[in-house]
Amino acid sequence: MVTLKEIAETCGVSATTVSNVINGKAKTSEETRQRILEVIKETGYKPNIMAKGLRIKRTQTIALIAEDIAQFTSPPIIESIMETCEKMDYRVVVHNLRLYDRWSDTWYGREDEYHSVIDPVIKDVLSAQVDGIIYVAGHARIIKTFNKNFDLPVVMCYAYSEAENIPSVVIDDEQSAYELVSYLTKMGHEKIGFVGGRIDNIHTAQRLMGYQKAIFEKGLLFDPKLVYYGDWTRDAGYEGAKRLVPQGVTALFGISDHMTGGIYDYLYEKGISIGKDISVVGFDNEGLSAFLRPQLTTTALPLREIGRKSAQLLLDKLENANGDLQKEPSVFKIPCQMMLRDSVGKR
Amino acid sequence: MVTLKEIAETCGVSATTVSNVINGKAKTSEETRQRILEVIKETGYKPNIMAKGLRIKRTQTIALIAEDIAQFTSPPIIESIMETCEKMDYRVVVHNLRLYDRWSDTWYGREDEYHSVIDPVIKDVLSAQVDGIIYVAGHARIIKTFNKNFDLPVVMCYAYSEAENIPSVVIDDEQSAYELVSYLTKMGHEKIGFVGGRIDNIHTAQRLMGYQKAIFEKGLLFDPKLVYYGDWTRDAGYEGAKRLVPQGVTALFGISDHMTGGIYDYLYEKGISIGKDISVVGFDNEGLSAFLRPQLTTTALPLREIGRKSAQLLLDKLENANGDLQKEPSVFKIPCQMMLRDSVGKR
DNA sequence: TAAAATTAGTTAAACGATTTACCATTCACA
DNA sequence: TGTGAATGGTAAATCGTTTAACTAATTTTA
Repeated sequence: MVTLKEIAETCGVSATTVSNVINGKAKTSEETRQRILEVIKETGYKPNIMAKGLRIKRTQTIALIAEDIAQFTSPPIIESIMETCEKMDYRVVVHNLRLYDRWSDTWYGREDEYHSVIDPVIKDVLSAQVDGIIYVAGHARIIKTFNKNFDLPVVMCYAYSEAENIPSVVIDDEQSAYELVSYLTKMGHEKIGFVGGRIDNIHTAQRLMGYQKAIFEKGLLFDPKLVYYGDWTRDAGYEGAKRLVPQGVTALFGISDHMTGGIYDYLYEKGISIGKDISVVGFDNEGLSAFLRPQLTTTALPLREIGRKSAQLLLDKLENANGDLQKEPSVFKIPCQMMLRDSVGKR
Repeated sequence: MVTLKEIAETCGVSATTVSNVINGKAKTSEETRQRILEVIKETGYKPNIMAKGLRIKRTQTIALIAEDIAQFTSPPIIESIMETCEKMDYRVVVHNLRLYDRWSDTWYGREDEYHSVIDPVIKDVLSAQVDGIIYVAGHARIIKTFNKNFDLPVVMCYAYSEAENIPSVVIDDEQSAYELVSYLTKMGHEKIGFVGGRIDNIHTAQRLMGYQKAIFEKGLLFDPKLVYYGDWTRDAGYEGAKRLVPQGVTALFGISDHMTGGIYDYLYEKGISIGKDISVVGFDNEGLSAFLRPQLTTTALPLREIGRKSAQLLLDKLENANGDLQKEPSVFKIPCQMMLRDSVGKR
């Protein structure tokens, strides 16, 4: 491994000058600058991150704490965070909480037990000497843990933070649901069922807001009887369809593709033609939803964008430690992308 | 952050002594040892990994290169690797290749393009100054990339290596298939269909060996017509059942739960009772297979064990650099765990 | 009892970067 | 022509550990 000193020697300059060229700190004549740059390229020199870290008291490492890396939302988020960080020469160490069971939408343990899981992890992360933390949640909700007394920069990804100094990056649930339901009303649907998650779930609440906004905008009345609250499972989707279809809806909005699979199950069972007799839209554009026939009109979660934005926020904070970033909004809502396919027909 | 020097000062000894106590290098009187240990505990002192790394020329970091972290096999493997490494105070940086599409069992690009993806990643990994590499494949097969000219310790996880100096940790396909099929023959089945992946796939080949071994051991004849080669998809499972069931098999061995889902689809369609008319076994114990009814008898991939073993091999190599580990076998086969459920009946 | 060996430490030099303080030149301007 | 500023550098200290080389005191051995 070639060192800074060696670069300096072959260039006939001091180590300081080489360091200055690399970091653009002080003025250097263009001639020596080019010479040094060339030798660096030739030798493939990379600064020793340990030496650099020791001196500047930063590790160039960020911790990524994920509630469950196995969840379908996590890999794209994690990937894009890693890509963004690597581009800026930061490394990412991942910690997996394994807190969440995606098959049943349940948390291992209660809220107080949640802290007994996460606190040691945070202690570990801190003692591991990282420059910042990105917390990747399994679902949007409010996370309270990080307003404790420590001063590392934190970014919440796919979740809201209670603390004002912690920015969060989330999807724009309301706007996305609004677009989806507006599309249905534009296609002539006036009685649209809403198959949601639990009533206290933030996604459910915000998507319902978007649903209502689209309904009102069309001059229709909001009928609470057309809203079903389930638990994100496929069975709940089935149950939702079973409740709402007999009420004469002409379209159903399943707020996750997974639940919408259950809606499909019910409609198949009853011999109701999807996209013809009843229109269906989903949410997530989950990989599995590719298996549904007719192909599901849904909206794609901007997972990679969420990851990238989160990483950028954190890196910005770390690089320019100047305080004028405080004025930025602390919640960033990233829009989803509607995917028009075959499950919606004209009324 | 408290430093070693400060610990030394409050204990009235030199920094060397404290360092020796921490690393157990030289003899220290029990009295001072205890005093130092106590102060360390009180202050919550942790060595600065940058300073340590700079001095001992190791980063206490290993790189984990995964072909696809979104694949169902990856998260448990990655988790257990991280847990094992963190216990030994190593950090793990993950690199995702996104090379493999799990829905279609296809690789992005051809073999030569594979190298164009992985070579820059390896260059990156190396320049990032890690102590070792664990390569986590998406499927067992022979990986040729790592016998190039670099001297970092490497462990292959869930894949075989061509190079002798690179140990690999894989599942024991043959033994596991043997156990599964032996169970079927013990239940009285004599005409057992084999629904496999592609003929050149290592998993398929080895599981077929286990199948044959169980058949021979029972004194039965191996009938090549009872073997179907597909491509790991659910559709291929369906197709396999469609081909083999008319030949009068009384049991089917689907070599992945995903494919076995297709077998279920066919049997449902034909009104054949699973576990009564025809017995079925799968392979993987994939999460999704929990949805199958009747519940599928299958064998669980020892993913966490694979991960742990891989990490341990690498850490052993890093910690005791003495050469007598060379004599160990270079391929470690981890047994699977059979899960007896309801899809197999007596003949 | 003198020499050798053991015990329990110490001092100072690394490791490879960054940064502070300093030093020649050269240039501009009055 | 002398002064001040700008230009293009350098030397040495520093970050927090580990480690090689050394030492003083005590114990063992012949």
